[in-house]
Amino acid sequence: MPPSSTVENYLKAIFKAQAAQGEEKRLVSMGQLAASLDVVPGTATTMVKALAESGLVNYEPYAGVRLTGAGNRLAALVLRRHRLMELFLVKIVGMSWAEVHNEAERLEHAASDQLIERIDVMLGCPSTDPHGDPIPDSEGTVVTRKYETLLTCPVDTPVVLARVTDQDAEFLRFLEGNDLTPGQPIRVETRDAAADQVVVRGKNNQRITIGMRAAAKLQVAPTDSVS
Amino acid sequence: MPPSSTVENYLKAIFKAQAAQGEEKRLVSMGQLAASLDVVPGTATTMVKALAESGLVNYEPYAGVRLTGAGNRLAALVLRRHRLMELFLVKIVGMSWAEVHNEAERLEHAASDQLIERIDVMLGCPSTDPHGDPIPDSEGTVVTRKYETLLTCPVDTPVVLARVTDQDAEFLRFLEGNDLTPGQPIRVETRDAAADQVVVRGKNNQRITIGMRAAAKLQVAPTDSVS
DNA sequence: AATTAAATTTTGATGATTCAAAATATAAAA
DNA sequence: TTTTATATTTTGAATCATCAAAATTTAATT
Repeated sequence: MPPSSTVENYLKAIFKAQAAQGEEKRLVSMGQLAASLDVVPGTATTMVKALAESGLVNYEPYAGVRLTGAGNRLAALVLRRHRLMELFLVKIVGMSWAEVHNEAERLEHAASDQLIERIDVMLGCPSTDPHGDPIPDSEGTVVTRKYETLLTCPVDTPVVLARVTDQDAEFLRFLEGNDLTPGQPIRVETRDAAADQVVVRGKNNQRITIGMRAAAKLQVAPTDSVS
Repeated sequence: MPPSSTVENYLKAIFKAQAAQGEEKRLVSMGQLAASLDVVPGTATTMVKALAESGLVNYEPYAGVRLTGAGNRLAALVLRRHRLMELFLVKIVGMSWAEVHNEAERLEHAASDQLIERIDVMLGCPSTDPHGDPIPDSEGTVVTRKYETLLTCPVDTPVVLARVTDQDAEFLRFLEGNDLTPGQPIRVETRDAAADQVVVRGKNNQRITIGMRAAAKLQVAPTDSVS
């Protein structure tokens, strides 16, 4: 039988946590996993042991979990469904950038593979979703590009906003209101760690000031790297 | 908290059974309900008692169930989601008439009300789905018109195919292949109970012969009743 | 009315997912 | 290296939806 939504969500969470902490070797802790899924730690332990039984993860008690090949593939396919669905909701259904995450969070478990492939074709087999997150292919392969953030990129150099790593609706609405959406050419004007300020020049050379925590969530690419 | 998919499915099944057996007074039996949901009778009994606790149905032991006002409303809203989703999948996503039922069967539980309302507007607030089933409004009100079937309608009189009361993919593919889809003008040429045959003249005056069981699933309206 | 047949309800159990709180292990600090 | 703090695992229990099979009720037949 197909994996339950719960299993899909665990795999997705582990996948994202692994991707976030970069280092492929490091394990995802139970605390982290439990927090991201909003369950108590004991629950995560129980589920992870079951996932290990199914061969989807490697579990090292007191250390953490890591996806196996099979688990990785499955997780990527869930992300594929999620991200294609998000783009579909924005492009075809006309929903706002800010709303689609939660909607896709549920639809990703209900949509059939046929529907997803149809949507993929309808959208022209896109490589990223509305937030700039890469869309895995139907084999479960993801090409994740490494970007600088507004915190690390060179100052006073034109770049292109490539990815936003926070799906909070309010945050996204704020960004949208300031035309800080993937694809937009921008540049960092100044950066002041003491004042917790990053000043960005956006569309129409407009000046937008954001905090460093927010700045770290905005990933950018060199201007020429985006065709 | 919102009703679970299971609860939604029970309500939907009761609603459909009530609608099918016309007589508003009659109750839906446990056997019938269990069969339509593909569970053993005992399971249906258990669930129905829970639904009664929630005030969604009236349950009379050994007799059957009937939806309460609240249950009826909820069931209609589930059908609304289902039918709008089906039409959306056909019209916007380009899926085949025959495939959409199963897809909608899952998506109906995952789609938010906002998404459904958006789809409704996008489709121009349609009153029927691809199979001719009426779409309840957002208040949970359904206007169900009574139609003749190919078994009961006058012979040699032009009518319009209005509704198909069977969602089986194979059956629908057969109908589609013969242009027997809602909206098509047709007429019954002959009817032979002994031979289990109903001969229909369809598109381009083409002659199609179907059995009486199938004929009973095709509902028709007088030619002038469809604007 | 007595018996048989058919449907319904009960009972006892199971799997999946979860929590609270107690027990234990690991890591950090003194 | 003890002690302390933090994270993880266990244990016991709850909920939801389900099944199998036994017990019961209603309906149908003789």
